[in-house]
Amino acid sequence: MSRGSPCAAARRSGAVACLQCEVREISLCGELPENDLSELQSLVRHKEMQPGTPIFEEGDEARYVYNVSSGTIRLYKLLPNGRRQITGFLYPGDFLGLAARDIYSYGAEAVTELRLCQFGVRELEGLFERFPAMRARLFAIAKDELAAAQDQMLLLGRKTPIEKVSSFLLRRLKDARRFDPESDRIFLPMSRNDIADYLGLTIETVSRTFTRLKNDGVINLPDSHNVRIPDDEKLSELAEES
Amino acid sequence: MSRGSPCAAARRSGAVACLQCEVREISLCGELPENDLSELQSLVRHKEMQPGTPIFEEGDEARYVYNVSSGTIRLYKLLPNGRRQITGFLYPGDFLGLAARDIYSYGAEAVTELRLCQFGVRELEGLFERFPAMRARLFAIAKDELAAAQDQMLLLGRKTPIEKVSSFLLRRLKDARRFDPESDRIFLPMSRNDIADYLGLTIETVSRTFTRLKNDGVINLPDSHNVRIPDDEKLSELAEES
DNA sequence: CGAACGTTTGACGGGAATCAAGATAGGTGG
DNA sequence: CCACCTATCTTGATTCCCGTCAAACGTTCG
Repeated sequence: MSRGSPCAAARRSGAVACLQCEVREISLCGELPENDLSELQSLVRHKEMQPGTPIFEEGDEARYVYNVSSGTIRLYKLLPNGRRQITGFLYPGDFLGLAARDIYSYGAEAVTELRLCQFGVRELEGLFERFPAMRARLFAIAKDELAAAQDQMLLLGRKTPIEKVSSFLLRRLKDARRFDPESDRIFLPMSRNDIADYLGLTIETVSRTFTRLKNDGVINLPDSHNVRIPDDEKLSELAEES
Repeated sequence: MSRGSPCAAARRSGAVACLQCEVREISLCGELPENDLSELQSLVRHKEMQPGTPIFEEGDEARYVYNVSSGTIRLYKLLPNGRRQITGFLYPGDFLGLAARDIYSYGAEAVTELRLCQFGVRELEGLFERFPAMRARLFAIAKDELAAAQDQMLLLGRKTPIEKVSSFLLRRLKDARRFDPESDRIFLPMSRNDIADYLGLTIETVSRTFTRLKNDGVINLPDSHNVRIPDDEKLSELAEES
């Protein structure tokens, strides 16, 4: 491995300086004062990867945490016979790497082309000592994830296929509207298989449910990864959201 | 309300001093040095309640956190039409009350007679400032809960009824063995209905599955709340645990 | 053009939910 | 102490939805 200047290394990997980072404000890094961003910069390592690439696997020692710069990640758990449950999808700005007892309890893979910021947990701990607000933010992230996990348990245990798919689309729509409040379109970077493993269904049931929503006029499907939602009220009813 | 001395108040409510607390070591309070237990003592408020009593409801402002002294709690979420998903059971020593955005995202009820220690979140925050180890411990608890939630998602989305019930019994057996490593008996304080809502099944399917496990010799059922497990190997296979 | 992959659609069957009826246990009052 | 009532659990019968198996369709890429 050649060792150039950090700056050159960053340029080589297509890295963006933290100050210019598009997702900084919505990520953990947004908690750090701009003046101290250089501290982050010296800790971060930029990663780029292709669809399907594993980031880490269940059981791995949890040495790093990550922030998603661009692209989509799936988190998953496996049963011995190969059945898979996707426990979550991550999008730009999302944090990755919380682990109990320093062992990842889930695997993580790139769904799309992906850009990540990698931090060593030890080094980050040093930063937390000096900037307690970052630790507080991470704790808040953990609590948000826990609430999301509980929502997903409700979905998996007690919702029908229609309700599951509607809930999934509605969540994606709400995410899209954080950036564009007028948006009625969502892009689904993941396959039907991924959606099925996320919702506790089979790929066929997912496909049929999309078709049914389309035929009922609740959604448009320009193609299998793009959805237009003309009437989010109707979708909300179908999702059984309170 | 008459205001006696704190000591008298504690005696009236059957409270135990923190120093004598049986579950202190395995709970968040175990992180505080014995010498400083008086700090806790001045913050804590003891609660006792009967089966079925609500502790708080989804949507309530999260002003308090709790530790379970004795008894069992169910955490749950509801759908508008009344369907219920139990997201977890809590036992002595367990912590209760993590909340995103200071709103409980789930309800909590007593399953059995219950004794709780209640802490105001504001006051506890003050304690955390002086004893950072407690905050770290709470973060560790949050990460454990998140890992448990992911396990439960795998169970709800991808396991069969036999696997679900076996996994549930196996977990309870492992819990029992933390206190008595030789134990082959578990006590289930909750109803079949609670188990069904925890595992994403109907009460009838839970009952049939218990019966089937009994007929197959995997468990004994002295009565519906007591289970003996002669062969935990077999149960482990059925649970599809790795 | 054809191979490979992902998605959709169709036919079918199994298994859990639903509907319904008993069995068991716990509690109350006569 | 027992009859009665209620709640919980178990068991049985039936239904129907989703999973399974299979094939067709469409898109991408070599």
